[in-house]
Amino acid sequence: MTTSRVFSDIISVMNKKVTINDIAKMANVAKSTVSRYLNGGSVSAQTRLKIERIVQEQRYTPNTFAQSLKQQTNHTIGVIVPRLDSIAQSDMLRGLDECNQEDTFLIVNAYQDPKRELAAIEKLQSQNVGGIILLTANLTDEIRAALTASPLPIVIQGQDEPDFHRVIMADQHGGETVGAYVKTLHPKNVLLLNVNAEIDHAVGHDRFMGIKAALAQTPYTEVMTDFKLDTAKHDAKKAMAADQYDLVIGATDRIAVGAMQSGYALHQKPQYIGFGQSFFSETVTPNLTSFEFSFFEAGKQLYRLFVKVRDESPQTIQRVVIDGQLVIRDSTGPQH
Amino acid sequence: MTTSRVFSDIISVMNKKVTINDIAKMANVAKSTVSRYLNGGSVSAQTRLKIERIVQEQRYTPNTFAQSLKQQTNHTIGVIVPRLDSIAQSDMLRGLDECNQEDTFLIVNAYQDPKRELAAIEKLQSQNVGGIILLTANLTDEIRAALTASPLPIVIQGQDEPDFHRVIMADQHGGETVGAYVKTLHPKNVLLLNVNAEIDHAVGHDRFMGIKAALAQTPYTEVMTDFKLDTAKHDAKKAMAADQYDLVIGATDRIAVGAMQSGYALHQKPQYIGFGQSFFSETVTPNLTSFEFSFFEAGKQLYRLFVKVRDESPQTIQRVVIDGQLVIRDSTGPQH
DNA sequence: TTGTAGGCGTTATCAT
DNA sequence: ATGATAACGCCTACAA
Repeated sequence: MTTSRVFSDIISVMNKKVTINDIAKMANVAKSTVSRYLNGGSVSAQTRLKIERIVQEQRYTPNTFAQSLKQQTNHTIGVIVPRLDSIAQSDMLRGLDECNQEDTFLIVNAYQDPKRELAAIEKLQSQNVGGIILLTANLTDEIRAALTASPLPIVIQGQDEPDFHRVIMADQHGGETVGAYVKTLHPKNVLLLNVNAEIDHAVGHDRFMGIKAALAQTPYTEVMTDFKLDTAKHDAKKAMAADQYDLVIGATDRIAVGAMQSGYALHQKPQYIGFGQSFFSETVTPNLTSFEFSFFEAGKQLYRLFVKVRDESPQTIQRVVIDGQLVIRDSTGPQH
Repeated sequence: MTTSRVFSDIISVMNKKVTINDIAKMANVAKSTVSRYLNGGSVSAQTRLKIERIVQEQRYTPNTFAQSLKQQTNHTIGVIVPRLDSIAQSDMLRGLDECNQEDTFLIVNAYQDPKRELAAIEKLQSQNVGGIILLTANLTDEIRAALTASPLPIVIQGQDEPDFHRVIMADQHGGETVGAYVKTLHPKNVLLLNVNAEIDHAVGHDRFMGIKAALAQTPYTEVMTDFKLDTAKHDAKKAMAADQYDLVIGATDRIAVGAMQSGYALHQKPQYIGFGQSFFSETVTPNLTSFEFSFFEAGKQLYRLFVKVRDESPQTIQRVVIDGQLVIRDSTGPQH
């Protein structure tokens, strides 16, 4: 009777997932012993071997739900990204992956929509993630409040928000570097294609500070556009039709490429400079000069910072800055 | 004593997560009553109101781990993608999102590496996801075996694998359409930049069948390259330096763009055709003629198919084909 | 309609 | 070193 009961248990296991209890029965030990074995507790060499064999045979893996339930925390990190169709973002995710030891990422696309971003934060919390990494171009007050209210470890990227642990790109330094380079080009009339600082302060404001300072002695026009290729193309065309420019600086590579398209259509050949790190720069003709940030590195730092925040709960706000470098290509080359 | 115990419980809750038990105490009912309320069981209007108020006040959300543990299944779907820096993939993910009612996606990047793909499958299983959606360019025998062995609902996309529920793109039809169009261009000498069918059968084989058939009367050269821009550029340059072509067909937009770069460098101006749906086509100059698949639609169908497989366990293998359309742009335009 | 009790798989405490 | 037992939060017979 007892034997057949155990036997049927073992049989019935075949199609379900084998549990710590099954292992215990098969090894004729208590489940707590198995648990200790699994977690590096003290077990005699003899039983260790016995259990080890069975665990391997049965391909046992612990039930993560039970673990999380018990431990009151888990190793799933919610990652909210503003968009997925962007090299910058996917490089950053690759960086997260790269450093990751044991966490799994729950990636949520916010589609550049603050409402969705907020919804994502709430949904992630209701799903009991162990923490949140938020990549963002813009923090609304609602989102700030939600982040502040959350008991979870949270790290953000993209904006230099003083209240949150964060990793940011050296936008200001990038602008200064580009500014210095621009001076060596001696442009006569410059078109700046920027985005509103309300939408993305790091880009719209920080990135352009140094550029504008460098253009103190040079005539320039600033036109506000947005991150979309079509919009940039349209806005650039309007501006370039109205006046003649010999240098166009886009807030992002994408915007610069939009301008290139317009320049091509208008048979104009100004020089172009972009920002970011995309294959854009090398797929367009001429290849685009660009200030490139290492988003991959940013991702790595982001993960490290998150782990630090989660495991050490630092009392002071952490801030990590990722630098970049100017890569000069044909679009500011001699033939222009 | 009892009062203060309850009181301290309520206080202590402030920083933790409120549970069904807390709600029950506050409402002076049993936790099973609260559970019934939450799951639409029978509760008197009176207690329903009482509980409702408290649940809302406390912003109670159930602990998903406890739920999953109890229910032995959960609403997390593992999605394995070959890469993230691709419009095709992110459009597909957007399609998944679009249809999604209540599932959450655990997105795993396999970085186009079969080993990682296999590892991802195993890891997802050990994390007890409720199913797997596999976007893939290539199924190894090991992966086939892992999929077959899995008890989970699984749907794949990308390859026309007869043993698995799948959503595929109409690569063959796309090739035929392009073939028919190519005939109208009356090219003298065509360069086909393809990828090895071993790496991606749907692309390397299916996609080019129709094209080659259409070129029966036309001289053409087939060069094998890979999906990377740099490789394509390199291989195209070699081929285009060795012979003169008036039409170049790339297995993907990216490959076609690589060829464009080489053509530009060599001062050649053939016509170009690509495959896929990317902003490539509209960022390069000239804009690229391309056979475009709706990956967004594919994502939607993929989710629907998955849900069907999960909820209805169909006995016959399901197969969904997503069509595309030829979009003619400047790269095959009159000025060439 | 409501409450009691048991169990999902795991870990931790406490005896033995 | 080992095993019995309770607990994590939830759901669900079953009883009242």
